[in-house]
Amino acid sequence: MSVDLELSPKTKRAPGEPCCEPVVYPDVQREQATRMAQVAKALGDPVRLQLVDVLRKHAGKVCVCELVPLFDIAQPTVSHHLKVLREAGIVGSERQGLWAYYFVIPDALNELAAWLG
Amino acid sequence: MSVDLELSPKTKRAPGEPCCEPVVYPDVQREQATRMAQVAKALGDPVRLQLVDVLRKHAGKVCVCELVPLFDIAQPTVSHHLKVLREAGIVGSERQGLWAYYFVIPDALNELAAWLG
DNA sequence: GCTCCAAATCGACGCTCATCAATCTACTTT
DNA sequence: AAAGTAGATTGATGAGCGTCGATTTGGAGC
Repeated sequence: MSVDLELSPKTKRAPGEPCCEPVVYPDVQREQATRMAQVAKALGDPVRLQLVDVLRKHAGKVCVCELVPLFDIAQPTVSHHLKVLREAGIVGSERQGLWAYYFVIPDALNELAAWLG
Repeated sequence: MSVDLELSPKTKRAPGEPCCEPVVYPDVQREQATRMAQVAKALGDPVRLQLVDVLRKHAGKVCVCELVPLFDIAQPTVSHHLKVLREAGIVGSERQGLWAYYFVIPDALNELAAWLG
């Protein structure tokens, strides 16, 4: 009986030993991954993605009253989606009298975009 | 009483009339938005994002047994996340004997990456 | 004052998600 | 054939999500 365990490419190894030596590790650490996943999650709904698309193409602020009729969903639902985007740091809002205006926050998508390559 | 409605920038308008003329429209249509949101949603979890990160950096196939010990979650959970990524078209898998190897599908993230700019 | 309006919030509904322990499947080794 | 192993599947649980109708909030106009 030899002492060297001879971790062969098949299954010969000490019991409880992992089947492979882990040789891969994520370059993106948990904290960064959590941050990017949060942004990705916020974009993970067709309505929110289209909302961001409209706001991005428009560079300036856009009134909510223009956003609501673009979708076949009720006004509170649009409000909810805008809140999700705001809490993810993707958009900002500003009130002027009765109206509320939304806009994309510059560079908010940069980290994710850079990672996607 | 004048007949012209005079849609002023404030609230003077005919009842039932929208507050603003909708002048913005999404460039990204619903179908494309749904497709991209599906990918974004799959990336909207820190574990899945790190899984993709590992697989992307590795260009080749990676054994599941190397992926499991990278996270503090049970093996069935890793399996579940890999399944989600596979169903989103982001990764592919291949079995060789006892082991399963996963790899990123080239160009799977291109559409979303291009949109993010 | 009161009324009207845009937008946000609330409360509830069904559905989906992340997670785990237990089990199952398919393969390898003895 | 029997035992062992990697990975997938199942079933359950608790949390979260998308949606809506109803209500509330805070201005604007009469």
